[in-house]
Amino acid sequence: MERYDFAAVEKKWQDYWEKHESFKAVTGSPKKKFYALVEFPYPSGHGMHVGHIKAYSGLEVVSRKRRLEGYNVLFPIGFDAYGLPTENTAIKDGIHPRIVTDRNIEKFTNQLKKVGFSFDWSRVIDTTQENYYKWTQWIFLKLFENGLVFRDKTLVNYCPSCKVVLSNEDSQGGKCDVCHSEIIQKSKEVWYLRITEYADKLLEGLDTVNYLPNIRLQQENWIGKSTGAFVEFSIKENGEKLRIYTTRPDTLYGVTFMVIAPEHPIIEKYRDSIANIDALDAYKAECAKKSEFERTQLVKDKTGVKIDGLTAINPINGKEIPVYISDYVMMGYGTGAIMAVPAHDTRDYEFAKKFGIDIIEVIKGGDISKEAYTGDGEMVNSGVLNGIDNKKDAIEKMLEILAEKGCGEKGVQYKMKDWAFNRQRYWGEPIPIVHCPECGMVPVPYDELPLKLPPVDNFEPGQDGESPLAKIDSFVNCKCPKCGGDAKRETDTMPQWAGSSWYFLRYCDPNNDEALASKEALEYWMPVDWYNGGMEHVTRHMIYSRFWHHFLYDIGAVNTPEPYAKRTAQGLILGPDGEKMSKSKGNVVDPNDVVETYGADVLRVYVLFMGDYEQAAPWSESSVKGCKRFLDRIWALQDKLIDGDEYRPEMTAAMHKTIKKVSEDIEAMKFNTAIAAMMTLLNTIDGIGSINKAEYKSLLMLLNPFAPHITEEIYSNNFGAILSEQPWVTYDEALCVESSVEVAVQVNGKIKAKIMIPSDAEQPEVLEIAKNDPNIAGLVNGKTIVKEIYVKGRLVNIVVK
RNA sequence: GCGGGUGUGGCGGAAUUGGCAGACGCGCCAGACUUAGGAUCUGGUGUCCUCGACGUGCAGGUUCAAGUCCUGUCACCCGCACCA
Repeated sequence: MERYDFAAVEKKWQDYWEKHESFKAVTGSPKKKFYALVEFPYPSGHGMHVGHIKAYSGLEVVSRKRRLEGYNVLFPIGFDAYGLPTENTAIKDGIHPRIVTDRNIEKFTNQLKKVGFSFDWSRVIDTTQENYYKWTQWIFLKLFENGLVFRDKTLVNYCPSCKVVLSNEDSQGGKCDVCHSEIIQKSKEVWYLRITEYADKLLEGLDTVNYLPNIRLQQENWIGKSTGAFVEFSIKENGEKLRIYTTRPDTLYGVTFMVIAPEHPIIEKYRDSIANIDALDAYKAECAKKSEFERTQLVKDKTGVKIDGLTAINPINGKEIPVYISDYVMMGYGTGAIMAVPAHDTRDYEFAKKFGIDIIEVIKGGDISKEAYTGDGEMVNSGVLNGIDNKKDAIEKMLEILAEKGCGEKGVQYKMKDWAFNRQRYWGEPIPIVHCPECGMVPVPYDELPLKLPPVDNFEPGQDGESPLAKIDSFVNCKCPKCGGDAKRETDTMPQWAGSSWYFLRYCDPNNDEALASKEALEYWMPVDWYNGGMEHVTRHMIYSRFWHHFLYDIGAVNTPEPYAKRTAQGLILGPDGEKMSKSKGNVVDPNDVVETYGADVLRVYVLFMGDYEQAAPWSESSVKGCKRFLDRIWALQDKLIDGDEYRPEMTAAMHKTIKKVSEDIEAMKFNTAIAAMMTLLNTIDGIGSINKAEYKSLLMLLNPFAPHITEEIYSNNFGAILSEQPWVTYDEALCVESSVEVAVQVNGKIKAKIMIPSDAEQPEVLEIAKNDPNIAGLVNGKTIVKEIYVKGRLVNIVVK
């Protein structure tokens, strides 16, 4: 047999698939549908990363297997092409982002095709195309219409380097998601989507889907629902009500002070009656200088200032208590004010110690002279609550009392905040809103969509965080759609997550001009059966897109509340040095190089064989060669091919076992062990020295989803048919067992011998054989046998005294 | 600090969920074929060693039997982070 010419063969089959549209999904087919989704790439100028290959290879294998099993598979790909890196390249090189994007998409397309992914290329989408973002804008208008869009001037996350406002999700860790600069807080009026309105639905929806447990948990934590109570404290000096949120209303008798955020409006309202207003202003100014990051990260000591002129009254016992400002209370969570219970809250305890405030124990069980006690226990010093010995009952009782007094009620809070939904940049979807001096914010009429991004020469953002679009008079100046008067267009664009929040719907019907997708297509394909992607998207894209989908469900635009029935995540590929791949470390592996040196099949097999799919693993060039060797040996089997349309007796169990193992492992995403099983089978075959037709056909079928080119080539060369048109191989559970098996024989738990027994032998027979073994007889004879254990097909243990 | 995860040969990783630890691959060693090998093939390869002892981060425990279960502890990774 000649050496395997992977370059020629891979090209040949890629052309074949393209010509025959082998992977085209047919909407409405009577076959059972399977919708496999991978996260579409952002087409950066660097081209594909081996991480993309791993991310797509998982469901690629599943999709190919499903097609062989007779499913109608939708496995689409597209490009999430709006975003800052492209715009930054455009600015730097003086090329229009449209051209940069098209160039990058072409590059990605070529690379993806060279790897032989079985995407349905007839459904490719590009979020920056007018016929796509028309519908992104349409969804925005629907959100607007339904009161889920608002503008607000508050402190926002701002990246001074990118000159944009970022959402909470894009500012995780206090760093800009795009350029990793330190985020600062800035007061600015921006657009928000009321995602918090959907917090409960997003939380409850998790019960109806099958996400990996850690994915689910991260979403739950991000949404961060807490239940507690709102309580109103009166201010002695002016009768004002100071509203707080607490999860521990049961500890109300233990309140010895209150803390409000430095920005709390009550200070402004009563600044004239506060004696030490200068000190408060100074403290506030100091806090404003710190970034959110410093304010939370670098906590060494509690700081704060007592407000001289505001005294609160505890509604439960009428006690007068001091009010402080401190930066450990945030304006952005709850009401920006807390009741402090130093005996039972660690932060309040630290603060009280530092400022010499009373600490009153209301729950027994700890030693409050040493530290705050946050556990459960019997209530003390708490009036009518005394004697109640658990938190739940105490909270309930307290809520009753508060309700009677009319100064408190049950409440719910979320960590998740509303979605800051705009960027002061050019390369994004224009927000289809007109500002009219008469009518206020007026949506662009649906029949005027898409609101096109105007051509410009200068994409630089303005100095004070103004969008480049603001400089284009012909875009900005318009007529109000409502009253016809002079008006101005909104000039901010949508954030990069907009387009990806609904792209999986568009794949169902990518060219529809009447709707984001036809009802029939959505009915047929949705929900996505299996979605795989990166962990980094769990608290961004996955939250956003679920929110949009729930909303679209509520307005009847889609047929299920949840978009994704199942979600998994792949682990990173690290550099050969075990570090995260990055250009600055110079440890980046280019998939192109691997394809050119070893072939696409080798790359595909390697990224799945390198380790547990869900775990990070370092790249190893020599292990890549091992995969090359494996495929070359599969090729070389053609020299050992003999006749035979059924598995030979000595191969039967091995074949059935391998088919079972590979079939099951693919479903469980245990691709590494699936490949190992095929390697083991290959070793068995090489040991025998020959393979018959039936065996070869099955082995090629098992390997086909992983290495489609080489398997197709061997199959068509030897069997004159197209492998991917054959049905997936099946196995018979009963034939998976060998006729005889080796079991270990232990005496007192130590292995002393190994014996061959018929695999269906029962315990007495096996023990008989074991005791007659020369190595065992000597150890057992003349001793008292205390216990005899036989684990079927595994081992025998004889306990003697 | 809270939440989650991981810890197994020289390396990546397996282990039917309590049943022969180290599958499979890499690397390494030896041999074969070669002018040559960073190609291919064959054999070997956890550690210490003479027999048989020790081995899954560490220390205990349960069990006929523990990588797997329990208690404690250490290290590293990821996520959130003064969330009231």
